Amino acid sequence: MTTKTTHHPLPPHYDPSQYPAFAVTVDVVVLTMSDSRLHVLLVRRGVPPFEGMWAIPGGFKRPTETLDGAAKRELAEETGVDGASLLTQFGAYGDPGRDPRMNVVTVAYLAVLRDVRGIAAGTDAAAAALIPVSEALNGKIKLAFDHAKIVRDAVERVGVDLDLTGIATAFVGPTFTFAELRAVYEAVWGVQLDGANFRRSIVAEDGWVVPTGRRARPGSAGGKPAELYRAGRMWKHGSPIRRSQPNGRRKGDS
Amino acid sequence: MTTKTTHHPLPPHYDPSQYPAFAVTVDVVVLTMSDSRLHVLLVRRGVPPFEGMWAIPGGFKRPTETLDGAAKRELAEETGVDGASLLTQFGAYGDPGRDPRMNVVTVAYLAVLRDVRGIAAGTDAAAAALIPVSEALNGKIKLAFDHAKIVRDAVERVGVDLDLTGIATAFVGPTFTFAELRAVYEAVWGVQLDGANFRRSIVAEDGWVVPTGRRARPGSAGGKPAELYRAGRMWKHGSPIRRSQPNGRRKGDS
DNA sequence: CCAAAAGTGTTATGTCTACACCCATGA
DNA sequence: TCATGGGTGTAGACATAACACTTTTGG
Repeated sequence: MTTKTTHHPLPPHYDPSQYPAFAVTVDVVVLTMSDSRLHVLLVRRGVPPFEGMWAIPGGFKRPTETLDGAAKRELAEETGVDGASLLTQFGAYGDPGRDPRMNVVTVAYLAVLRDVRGIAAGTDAAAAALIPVSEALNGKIKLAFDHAKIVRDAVERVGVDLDLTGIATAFVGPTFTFAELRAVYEAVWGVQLDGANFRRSIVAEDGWVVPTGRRARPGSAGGKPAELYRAGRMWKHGSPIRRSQPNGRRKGDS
Repeated sequence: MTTKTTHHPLPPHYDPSQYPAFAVTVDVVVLTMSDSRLHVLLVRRGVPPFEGMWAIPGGFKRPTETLDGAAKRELAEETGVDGASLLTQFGAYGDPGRDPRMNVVTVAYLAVLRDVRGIAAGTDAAAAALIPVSEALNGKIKLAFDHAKIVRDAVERVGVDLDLTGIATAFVGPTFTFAELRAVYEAVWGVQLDGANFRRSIVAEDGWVVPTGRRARPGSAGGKPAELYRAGRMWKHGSPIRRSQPNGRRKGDS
């Protein structure tokens, strides 16, 4: 290192124009459950660079708004959903060359929605689609910029938050069965969970889910109708669910 | 919402200059244990705005470097320490007006070092100091910009990471006693931990600490000499320490 | 010898896992 | 009535919290 740093306390004769200018964007990874699989909302690019490839929705931060505000605005504009309470900032990305045209630093947000099919179609049907996360991450569907990494990080974050926060209920709509809730954990963690123990671990979390008294209609295959619950007050940090999985067994193992 | 969003796929006739320009900085919250208390490295500002107030070290990101690289460079320049593996990005801050002079978005990093007194003095003795985190957060020492919030978020993040990662060993130097390690948890979490149970919970984490065979010299008050350990391979996600605290008792309670 | 700090043993209590078994439904 | 999924019971394995007790030092 040769140059002495300029501390944040800036030098007296400061001129903004002599410091490097960046564009700042917010990108929102919208995750949802569809068909018992985790999906991400993507838009198809119509212009270079990365023309024809899929990308996560996002846009420029305005100087007059906060980062959270920009993410909330973008989410509302893209999906019509006011999901402010579900927006979580999880990373910033600024590698040189990540946008070939200019210096862009993007701040990435995670939004969890319950099945969003209709909403996505509403904005720009041809350009927006729900893609299974597995296809976006295994390279089957190529993402523009560094968006594959951003999606990967978002999914990892959800996995942690399932354990630490009440984010799971954001996937499942106003009322839900334990089977639906369990499907979220199983899809994100890639494990099978024992239904009996899962139920108990959730019920034990005081005030997290509240029984409605109603029951869901069984599927065409029959079965006992499941009790319907709604989300209680979400917990904050410090009251984690304890994960309960059969010993190291993963979904798909024999 | 009236304006239709500009998707990240930019419009065809794109001109960078028509999008808002920001300065991008990285700020590094350097935490360390000193005198059994958690301390943060701060620098005193010599120029307006916030002249005379304390701030966390940081500087401008260069267009040719990554965010992680910028943080690593700043840390090296400020403290002389190459602590790349200990740098964790934990948040981005971009509220309008957070810097009164211009639009600045900062990406905040956490660095954990073992006692850094000499190092901090080495760079710019008069301007750098280790301040107890409690004083920086209770308003006794006022921080410039939104740095109080940034420090608060950093400390919260450390608390989570203590549980989830091997970050604790970063506080304590190449060899350490269980008492030293326990002091880290107690300081960050603000609790008292039972020494016997703490020892067992750490030893149970396979391969985390490795006995050196040597023993530390007792303090002037005597006592059995403590065994010295060194850090094993740090664990990754998924092998958390279970917290072990006496029932809800907090440090300072009678 | 006494106080202090480290480290080990022990026990009651709590939690987790696996799985048996009962319940309510569609076909 | 059978197959299917929902929900409860329970026993053994395991983890945790509290604290008594032993070890090894300084003074």
